[in-house]
Amino acid sequence: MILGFLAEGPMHGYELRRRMEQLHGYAHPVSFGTLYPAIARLAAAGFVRQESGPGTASARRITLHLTDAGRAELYERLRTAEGTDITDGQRFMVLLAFLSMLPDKAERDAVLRRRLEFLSQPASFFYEDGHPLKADDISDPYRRGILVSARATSRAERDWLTAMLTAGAKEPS
Amino acid sequence: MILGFLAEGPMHGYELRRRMEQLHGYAHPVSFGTLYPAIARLAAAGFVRQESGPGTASARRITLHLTDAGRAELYERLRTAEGTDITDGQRFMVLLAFLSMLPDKAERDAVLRRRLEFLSQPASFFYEDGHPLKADDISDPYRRGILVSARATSRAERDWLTAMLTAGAKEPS
DNA sequence: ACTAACATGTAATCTGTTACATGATTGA
DNA sequence: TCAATCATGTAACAGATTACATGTTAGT
Repeated sequence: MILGFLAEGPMHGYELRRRMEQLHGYAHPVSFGTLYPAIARLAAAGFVRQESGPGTASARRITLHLTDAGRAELYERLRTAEGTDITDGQRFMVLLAFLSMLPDKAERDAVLRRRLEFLSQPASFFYEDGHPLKADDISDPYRRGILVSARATSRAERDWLTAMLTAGAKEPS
Repeated sequence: MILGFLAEGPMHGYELRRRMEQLHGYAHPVSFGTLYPAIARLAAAGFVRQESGPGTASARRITLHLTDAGRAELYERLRTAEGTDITDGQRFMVLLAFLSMLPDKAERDAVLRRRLEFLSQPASFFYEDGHPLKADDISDPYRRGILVSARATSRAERDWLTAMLTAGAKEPS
């Protein structure tokens, strides 16, 4: 997320944090104790450059810039996304938010296809004797709610993914 | 999740792990390095009792039991759920999976209402100049997809929550 | 004057991830 | 006999959470 937002332009850590929380729908807070060490790690790796603004030692203002290496790293992470980056809805959503930055359409489509493939394999959340329970078999109303919501979610996303993959089939880049 | 599954009956850590991964829809792995320390913490707190099965020192078999204190703790966590437990979809789903165990219907309904309240406040994921962007205003097709999917998800869950809260209005317990 | 928002960090603690390590049981 | 699954853990490292700590700027 840090690399992605900085690819849109330089900004302060404080602004970065606001955007991160917005992208989560304010469902998850981003603390400074998480953010600043993360920025420091990216800076140490050479992906982010920290430019000191008009600041005193006590009240410093630092503008974060994405380096060329940082942009390359962003592309690489988008391209090679796998595992929980594909299967976990939250993580995939973060990926999607920056996927348009990946220049190669074939690579972007490949990411969408991996997600669609995962969503297409029939998944349940509750099992009995090894086989999945249908919504009708579940007596617990709350658990039935989980299945109902998950189905609607999966359906909506699969429809969108399918539309994306077919609609842009003939367009270049 | 550990307290919840053990409330259904005693089981091995290995079996616990399988159910945890199922509940995540296999979207997120649960490693033993996470699981066993977590069990050990719960055991140290007196919420879980570990009963040694027919095991040698090398190949031990341990059955996990929920203690009375553990059950009380489970109820308490369900009852007092707030913050990310309500706002984060993943966490709330885990809560829902065990919510029927909470004896008091009024308390169960209160949890549902907190979720409904969060989902009802208009949320976007992208902002410009401080105000939320509508789906039509977003040119990036991937980000538009995020909004479209999120809307369908929110709609489905809100419908279900509303139905749950009105349907059971007259029934006791 | 005061409050809220802007702005950046550190320290202690807790939790999660990954790799390592061992051994039993069941079915092909 | 060989592989997969069952079964339980530890150690090193990375990352997240919470509380602490400081100071500025803009609006009421």
